[in-house]
Amino acid sequence: MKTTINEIARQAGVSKATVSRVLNDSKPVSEDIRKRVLEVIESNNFKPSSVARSLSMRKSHLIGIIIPDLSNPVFSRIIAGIESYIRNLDYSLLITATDFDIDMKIQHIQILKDKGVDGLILVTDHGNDAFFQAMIDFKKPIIMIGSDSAADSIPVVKIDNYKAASEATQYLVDLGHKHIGMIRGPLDDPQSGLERFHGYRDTLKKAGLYDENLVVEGWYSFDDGFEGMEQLLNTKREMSAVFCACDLMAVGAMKCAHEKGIDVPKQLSVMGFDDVDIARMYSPSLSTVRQPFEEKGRLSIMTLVKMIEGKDANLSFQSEILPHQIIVRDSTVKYTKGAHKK
Amino acid sequence: MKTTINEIARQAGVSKATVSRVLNDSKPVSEDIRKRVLEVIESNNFKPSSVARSLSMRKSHLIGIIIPDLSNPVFSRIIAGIESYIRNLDYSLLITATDFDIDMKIQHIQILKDKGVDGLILVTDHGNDAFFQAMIDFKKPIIMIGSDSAADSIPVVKIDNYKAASEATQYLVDLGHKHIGMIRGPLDDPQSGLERFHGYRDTLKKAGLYDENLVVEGWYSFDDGFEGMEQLLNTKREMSAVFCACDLMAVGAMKCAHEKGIDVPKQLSVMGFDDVDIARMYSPSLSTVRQPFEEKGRLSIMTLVKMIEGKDANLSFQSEILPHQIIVRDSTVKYTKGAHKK
DNA sequence: TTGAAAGCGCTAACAC
DNA sequence: GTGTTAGCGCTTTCAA
Repeated sequence: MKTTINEIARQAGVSKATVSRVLNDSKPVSEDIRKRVLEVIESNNFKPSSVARSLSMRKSHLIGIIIPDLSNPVFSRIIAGIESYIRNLDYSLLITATDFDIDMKIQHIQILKDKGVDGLILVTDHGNDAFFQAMIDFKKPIIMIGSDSAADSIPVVKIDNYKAASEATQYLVDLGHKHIGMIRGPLDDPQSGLERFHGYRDTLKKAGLYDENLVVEGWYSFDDGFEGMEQLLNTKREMSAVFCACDLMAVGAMKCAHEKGIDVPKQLSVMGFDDVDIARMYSPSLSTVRQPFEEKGRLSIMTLVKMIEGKDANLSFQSEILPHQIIVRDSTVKYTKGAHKK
Repeated sequence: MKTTINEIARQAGVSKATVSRVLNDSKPVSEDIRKRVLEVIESNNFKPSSVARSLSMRKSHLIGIIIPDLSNPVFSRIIAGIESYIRNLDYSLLITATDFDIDMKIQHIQILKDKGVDGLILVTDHGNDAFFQAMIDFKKPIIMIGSDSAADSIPVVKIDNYKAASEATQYLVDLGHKHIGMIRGPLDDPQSGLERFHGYRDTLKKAGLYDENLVVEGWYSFDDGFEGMEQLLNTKREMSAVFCACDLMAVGAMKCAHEKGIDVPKQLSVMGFDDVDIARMYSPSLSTVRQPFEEKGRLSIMTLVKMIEGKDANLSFQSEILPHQIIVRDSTVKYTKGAHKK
C-alpha cells in the first residue's frame, strides 16, 4: 500500500491540511509540529503524489516538447539544452517527435494538451493554418524555436538566418572566390531554406557575382548534399566554392568531391551551416556557421517557465534572436587562380 | 472554463457515469444514449482530463526514460525508436538525461516515480548498489537497455558485445593483419568497455597475435580516439590495423592518422563500432559493427508495455540479445606487406 | 442498462 | 496555528 498524506497525518497526529502546509510551506506551522511531521515524512520516505497534486492545483508541472526528429543533432542538441536547464527545476519533459509531418504536429499539440502540460515548446520548420489554429486552441504558454509564428502572442527563439548566410557568403567572397555555388534547402521552408538562400543570393548580387545556374536544391541530408554536388559538377561551370544550407549537406558535398578526385579545399572551398559535431571531425574539418543550439533550448525553457509561473506578468515576452558565429576551419581557403575546378 | 464530464452529462441528459462508460467502452450502453453522448462530446470537442483519469485509475499512461546523453546518437537513436513505436499507443514519454552521473540516475528514478510513471526504461552503462536498490524500490516494471541488471526480475535488451568485438577482430585477422591495436573504452564499463575489449583480446590470443602494448584506453569520444591513436603511434610498434570501441573514437583515430600523413586504409586499417551516421559519411567511410539502435528501443518499449498491461502475465519477461552486423566499408583493406605503418 | 455516491490523494477556503 | 470540509475530474462499485 502506498503511503498517502492521510497516513502521514494519522501517524503525526495532525490533520492532512497541516501536512500539506509543511509540504508546501504554504502557511505558517508551529515549529514543533512541523518537526514532528517532517520526521514522519522522512521515516516513511513519503513523497506526495504529483498526479493528485496536479488535479487539485490544475497544474501538472509537465512541459511538452514537439520536435521533428529526435535523432538529428540539429534538434537533439536543442532538447539537451532544454533538459539540462529544466532538470534542476520542478518540471518534467514530455517529448514527442513528428517526422516533419504537419498533421502529426497538430495531433501532438492535442495529445499534450489532454495530458495537461503547463506549456509547450515547438521546434519546427513551418506550419499551416490548421497548425496555427491548434496553437491558439492550446490556450496555455507556447514558445517556438527556429520558425516564425503566425500569432505574435507566441514568442520565437531563433537566429538570423538571413544575416548568417550573408556573412558566410561574404566570407567566401572575401577569400577571393568569384564563382560560388549553393546547395540550398527547400524554399517553402522559410528559415533554413528561404532565408539562407536569400542571404547568399543578395550578397552575391551585391558583389555582382550571382549566377543562378550555380544553385541546386535538396533536403537537409548527406545524400542530398552528395547529389547536389554531382549536379553542380555536371553543369561544367566554373566554381571554386560552395555554400551549403547545412553541415550534413556540406559533408555530402565534400564526400562527392572527394570521390570525383576534386581536392577540398585546394580546388574547391566548402562552407556549411550549423556546426554540428561532424563539422570539426571531418577531414578536412568544415568551415561553417555556428548556431547556439543548446542556448536556444535553454532560453526557450527559461522564458516558458516564466510565462507559466506568471512572474513578470506585466512585461510581455518577445521573440529573441540569438547570435551566430562564423567558424573558419580547413575546408575553405583563399582563391588561387588555376587551382579551381571548372 | 474547461468542459468536464459533468458538463457533457448535463448536456446529454445522462449521468456522468454513463458518459464515462461510453468514453471507455467499459460497460454496455444503449445505442441511442451512446449516440447522443457521442454527439455532445463531439460538439464540445471534449477530451477527458488524463490527470483526473490517472488519479482515479492509479495509472498515468506515462513512461519514464532515463538516458545518459540526449545529444549522442548512440542514445538518441534508441529514444527515436522508442518514440516512434509508442506514438501510436496511448502512452507518453517522460525523458530525462543524467550526463552519466550515477547519483543523477538514482534521483531521476525517484522523480519519475513521484510523477507516477507506469514503467521505466533505463539506458545506462552500469550501476552501483544504491542504483539497483532504487530500481527495486521503484516497484513497477523496468527495462534496461545495454547493461546488465543486478536483479534478474529486470529484463535487459542488448547486443552481444563480446561476440561482436570478436567478429570484428577476426575480420581484421582474416584480412591478414598481424599487428592489430585497440583503442578501448574504460574497463569499469562492463559492456562497451570490458566486453568489447575481451572479445578483441581473446580473438587475438587465439590467433597468437595479442600484444598488450597495442592497447590504449579512452572515453568514447572523438578527442580520445584522436589521442589514443597518437599514443599508439608513439609506441613506434608495427601496426597495420586498429579496432576502436566506438565509431567516434575511430573517426578521431582516422583524423589523427590523416594529420600524421598516414593513409587510411592503405597504411592502416581502422574498424569502428556502432555504425552511427558519421561512419558512412566519413572519408574514407568506416567499416564497423552495426548495432540495431532503433530496434533496441522498439523492443524495449514493446516489452515494457506488455509488462505494464499485465498481458501474458503468466509468462515471464526475459532479456533479449539483438543481432549485430559487421559492415565492411572503405577503412579496412587486406594487409599488404610493406604498406603498413611501423 | 442506468444513476447515485464513494473515492483516487491532494490543496485551499473557511472556521475556530 | 490548526482542523474541517469541499472540491479537482474522473472511474467504479453498488443499487435500482
